[in-house]
Amino acid sequence: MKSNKENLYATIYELVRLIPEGRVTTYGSIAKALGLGSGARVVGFAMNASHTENVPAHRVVNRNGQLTGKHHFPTPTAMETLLKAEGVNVENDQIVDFEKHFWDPASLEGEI
DNA sequence: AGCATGACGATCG
DNA sequence: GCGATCGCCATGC
Repeated sequence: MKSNKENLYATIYELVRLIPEGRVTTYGSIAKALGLGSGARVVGFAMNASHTENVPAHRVVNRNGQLTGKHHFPTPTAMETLLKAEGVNVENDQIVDFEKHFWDPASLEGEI
């Protein structure tokens, strides 16, 4: 393992940046992958601060596949637009076939 | 330094 | 099955 709790936000940013195009993940999965367990809120808060970094926060949704953070984007439609542009279909603020597009960050937990 | 909140999640009731 | 509450870590006041 490398830097975990020293730069928690930085780790979150890196992890989110590693999300492949057309894939999405959840706050809780990221939190768990980083060892936060149920600290999903921290991930969400990190996303709020991630606007200063080139972090594809639109690929991160809640565990229901719902675009809960779309309101925090420059425009409420930016999130679904970006997702659709990457091949992820979004309907009613929710990702269609979410589990199909789901990407488990734990797959890279040893690569970070 | 302590209280309140937040783009969530899980469990208890 | 749905509603309410606690937990998690960090930031803001």
